[in-house]
Amino acid sequence: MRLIVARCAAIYSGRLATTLPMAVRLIVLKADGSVMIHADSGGFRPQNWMTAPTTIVVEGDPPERIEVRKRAGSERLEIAIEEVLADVTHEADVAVALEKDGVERDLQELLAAQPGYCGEGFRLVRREWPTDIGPVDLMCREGSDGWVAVEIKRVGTIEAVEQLSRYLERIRRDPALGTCRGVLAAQQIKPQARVLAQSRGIACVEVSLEELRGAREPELTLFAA
Amino acid sequence: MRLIVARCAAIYSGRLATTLPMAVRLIVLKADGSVMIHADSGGFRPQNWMTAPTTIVVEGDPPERIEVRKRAGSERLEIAIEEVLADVTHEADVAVALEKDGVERDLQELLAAQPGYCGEGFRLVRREWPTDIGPVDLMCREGSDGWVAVEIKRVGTIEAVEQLSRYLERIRRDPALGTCRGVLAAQQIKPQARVLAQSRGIACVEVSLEELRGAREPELTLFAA
DNA sequence: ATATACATCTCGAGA
DNA sequence: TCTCGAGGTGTATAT
Repeated sequence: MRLIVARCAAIYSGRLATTLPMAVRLIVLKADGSVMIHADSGGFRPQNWMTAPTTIVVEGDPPERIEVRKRAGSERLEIAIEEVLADVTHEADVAVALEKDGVERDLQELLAAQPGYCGEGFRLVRREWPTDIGPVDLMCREGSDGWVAVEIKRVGTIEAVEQLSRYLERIRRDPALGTCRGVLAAQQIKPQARVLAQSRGIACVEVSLEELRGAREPELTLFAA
Repeated sequence: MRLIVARCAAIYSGRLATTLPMAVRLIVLKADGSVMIHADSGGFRPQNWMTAPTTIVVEGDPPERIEVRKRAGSERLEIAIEEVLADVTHEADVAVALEKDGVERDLQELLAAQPGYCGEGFRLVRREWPTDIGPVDLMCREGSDGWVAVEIKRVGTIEAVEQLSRYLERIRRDPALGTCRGVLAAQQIKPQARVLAQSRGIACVEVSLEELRGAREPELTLFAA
């Protein structure tokens, strides 16, 4: 990992074209070939960057010009350096992975194990039920004959309702599933998503990760009444 | 801008929960309060981060523990440092802005000036035509009476078709616009988007930024025939 | 504060 | 290779 603090300017051309005027910034050259140019603000987003795989040419010592090209494609990032304030290289670890807990996948596993939280009497038929435009998160049955497709999100937005609607359209083309219902299950459901869902006949269920983990039985919530 | 290269571990809790095992990484503390933890690969995206506004507490010298909290909300990032390999602070510029050319906005301006590229005989009525769920990029008329809503994208995806469909649903509620057509104009249109568009009666037009800039008249393309 | 859409979105899984 | 969906998406804009 090479860290260069320098007065620099940059030009990117590829998916679009950008110019970055001369100023003091941090240039990071990572071991895998990725390059970032960071200002002293603006959160985690670099002002310019290129992800691996790249070909990097550094001209001058101290560096005066850095040219970065994408291996495949025609993207190009050219950095002109006027003054180098620091230039250090450190060995850092390449990939000690981040572990995540509470992503959509976790929610899906918990709801697959306890489908009753999606709706009373729901029984899981399968996770990742295939359709010709992609898999529905859960396919359940309710009562004696009813089918229910469940779309699971961390945050339920209007887009989630659109996505489930697309799936339902495909699912219902099968006469056996013609009356399949839809349920959107999420930790949080946006008001407008709720409105759109209602207008499409899609039910909304807010689920709690803590409750799914802590409780075995939805009936526990009865004590809160 | 403070750059710390250190053997560190991190815990994030907020929208979800993550744990980052001990390893050598780059920690960046920006002037605006944003914090990033970068490994030596995986360009662009930090393994952990927090965007401004934050409250940062650095304990120890050399630093042994950094706690970052989001000002509003309950997000928390805790960094435990085992060994500091470097710790430097540099003054860098906060905001010398990046200039972009070729974003959707540019495409919209070019097509507004030359609506004929969206469809033969199109005449612009207005850009950012308002609906109750947001503005349509272009509203045009064709022929003697026809209305056409144009959605512009750099890359036309299935989501763009959904977006235009939502707009059309609202627009057509006005009896005067009941027969309004839809056109998706993009530099590149994905095959699945094309299929969905066709099934919804939405026309697709691929446009070239270079052509829009170079030519004044769509008729120039006739010479290519 | 919420909703809406853009982004060089990035990144990963699956076909 | 392409496509699609998730993301701690972030960011700007309008309501």
